[in-house]
Amino acid sequence: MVVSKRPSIKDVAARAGVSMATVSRVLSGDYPVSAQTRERVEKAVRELDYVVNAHARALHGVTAKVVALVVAEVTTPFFARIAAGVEEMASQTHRLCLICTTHADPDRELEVVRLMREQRADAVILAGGVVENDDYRERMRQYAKGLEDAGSCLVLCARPSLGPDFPGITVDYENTGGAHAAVTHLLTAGHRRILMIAGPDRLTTSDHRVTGYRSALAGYGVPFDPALVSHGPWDREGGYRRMRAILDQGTLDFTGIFAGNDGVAAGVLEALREDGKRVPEDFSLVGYDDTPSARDFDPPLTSVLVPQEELGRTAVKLATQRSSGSRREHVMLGTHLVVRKSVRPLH
Amino acid sequence: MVVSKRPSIKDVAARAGVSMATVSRVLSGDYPVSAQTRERVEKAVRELDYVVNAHARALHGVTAKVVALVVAEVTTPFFARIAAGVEEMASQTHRLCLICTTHADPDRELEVVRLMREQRADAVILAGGVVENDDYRERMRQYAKGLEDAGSCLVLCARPSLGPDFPGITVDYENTGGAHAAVTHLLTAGHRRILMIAGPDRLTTSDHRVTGYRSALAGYGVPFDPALVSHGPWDREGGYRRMRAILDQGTLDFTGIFAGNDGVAAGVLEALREDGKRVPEDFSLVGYDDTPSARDFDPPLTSVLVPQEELGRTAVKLATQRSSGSRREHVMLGTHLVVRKSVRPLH
DNA sequence: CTGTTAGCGCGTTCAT
DNA sequence: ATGAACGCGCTAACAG
Repeated sequence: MVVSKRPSIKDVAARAGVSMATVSRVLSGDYPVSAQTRERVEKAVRELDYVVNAHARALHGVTAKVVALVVAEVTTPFFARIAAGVEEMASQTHRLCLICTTHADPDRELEVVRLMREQRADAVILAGGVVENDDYRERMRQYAKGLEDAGSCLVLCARPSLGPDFPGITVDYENTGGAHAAVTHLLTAGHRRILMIAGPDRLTTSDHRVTGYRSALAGYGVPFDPALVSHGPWDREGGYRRMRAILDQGTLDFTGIFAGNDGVAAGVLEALREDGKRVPEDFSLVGYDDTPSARDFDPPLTSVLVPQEELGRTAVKLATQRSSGSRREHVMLGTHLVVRKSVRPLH
Repeated sequence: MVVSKRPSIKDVAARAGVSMATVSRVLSGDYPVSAQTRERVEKAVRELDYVVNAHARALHGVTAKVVALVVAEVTTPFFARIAAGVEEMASQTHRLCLICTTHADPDRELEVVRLMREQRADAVILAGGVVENDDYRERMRQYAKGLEDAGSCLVLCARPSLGPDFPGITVDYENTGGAHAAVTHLLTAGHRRILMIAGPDRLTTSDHRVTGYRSALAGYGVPFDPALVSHGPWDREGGYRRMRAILDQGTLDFTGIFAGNDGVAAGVLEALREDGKRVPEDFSLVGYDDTPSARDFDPPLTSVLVPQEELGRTAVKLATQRSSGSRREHVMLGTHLVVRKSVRPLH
């Protein structure tokens, strides 16, 4: 079998009857070449269907720009929309967008970051909540330093900053503030016993939402009751299971429910419906993330809007603007409550 | 300012007091090296925080494998889930996953495919429906041929095959069949006047669903009424607007509605609700795609499940299994109706 | 086991 | 305006 090797610049040169250098000049464009030879070269390129080798080219610093997004997984809307923002800004600035998943495995994360360094990515964006222990902080510091040394840049996206001296960029959002607003909305409506179906304990994203929940309570002088907060998986299934259990137990007293995110809210709603409970007549419910589907809920779900795409866009923008002095920024994006029909005043 | 250039293999060799070749050997692993030198080299690597240059390495065929997914956009769940499948299978087979968007612009598409050739991607996956004109067919043929010549591979995903002699792979799904099943479901429930809020005219994905609609009608001996089919943008907004217009007009007679996809169904539902019409009491509704949010609809939406992630996974799998003989396959994945609560028998 | 040599495909000097 | 030669960082072939 004939393995038709792909043509190199040498083949083009031979066919056009010129030197490799000339071909290179025609291809890069920014150099005077006689119309005559240019035409000959272009013809040869066409006939051979030649494309330059990005790798060979990269050896001379003429590298195709690349930004890499690293997330635990891409299926959930939250990450999908961050990815969309990253991709959008990347292609706008003529960069390739590489997407990798770690499945929350630190080993895979390490592996992926190394891979991105090998690829000479301009920026590596780590997105999503984390358990912020010492091990994590040290790992991030290493990544950031390694990337910075290599002229690249680590971006922490949708997760907390690691301090002003952290050698990387952080793009976070008003997570606590959003939760505060959501719970205050319930409080304003007269609710005092507010259940919170939160995410996993110690996960920053979830913890900050609990913090906002508590501060809102405090703002109204409502004592915090730990029994009202449930930690667990924050997907639809997790919401359903925990709401189911609480209803079955039947001992908890509450009128408002704050779901850790919209997925949880969907599960909560399903469990409620099973028991013939109605929202907002029997219980008021608020979600978080303002997933596009929130408005299709029954009833349309009041939720906290997180600017996921903007987070992604900003991450790329900050990382790639070449003011190397500002490669240690910390940006905080706003959130706000989108009021729909799932909360009603308690009489 | 001191630009700390990243260390090369030469620096490592110097620091470890060995030759570059030796460093290369301990790095690649699969070669006998004395424990002693190995240790020295590893120490130097650590101290310098050295990582190989993937581009230089690629010049020797030792390339990090890459698959590229090219879609119009990544925000819609449909594409996000295909992307998830592609990413999953890519990382499983130790490949990088590159995601690019074209915004349905042929020029950008051409540009992106060329870029992928430059990057020496193992496979380029073009996903999503298209307007299948001669221009399109010719373009695909060119892409496929170019990619095949370069040892790579073009995959058409979630769109029709271009014939048995097409030099690429196709991974499509039973689009027409799914529509047939959906409409048959309505027919079985006694509905005869079935409105179809379809997608854009001439777009394969939408057209095939209309084809299924017609064949189901034919199967029941119900004459096709063109007035019942509306073409337009197939997002929530498009669904809302067109349903709104039809209701305002008030001249059309129907009891069942087949939405081109779940986004359209959401819009249809909203317009219906505005007028106090209820589903399924007043109208029966079926969607398409079985977006995760379909079950959160009011009522939970009966919809056609499209195995988006499986489409993505299969595309990568077929493209990367090295049986170069089978690089012209055509695979068709199944769809099926997920029955929920949005259809009821017509008395 | 290890060092030396030769290229991979390309851009970039230097000449011409 | 064009060509020859060198080197980017690395691996592979060949010696030792």
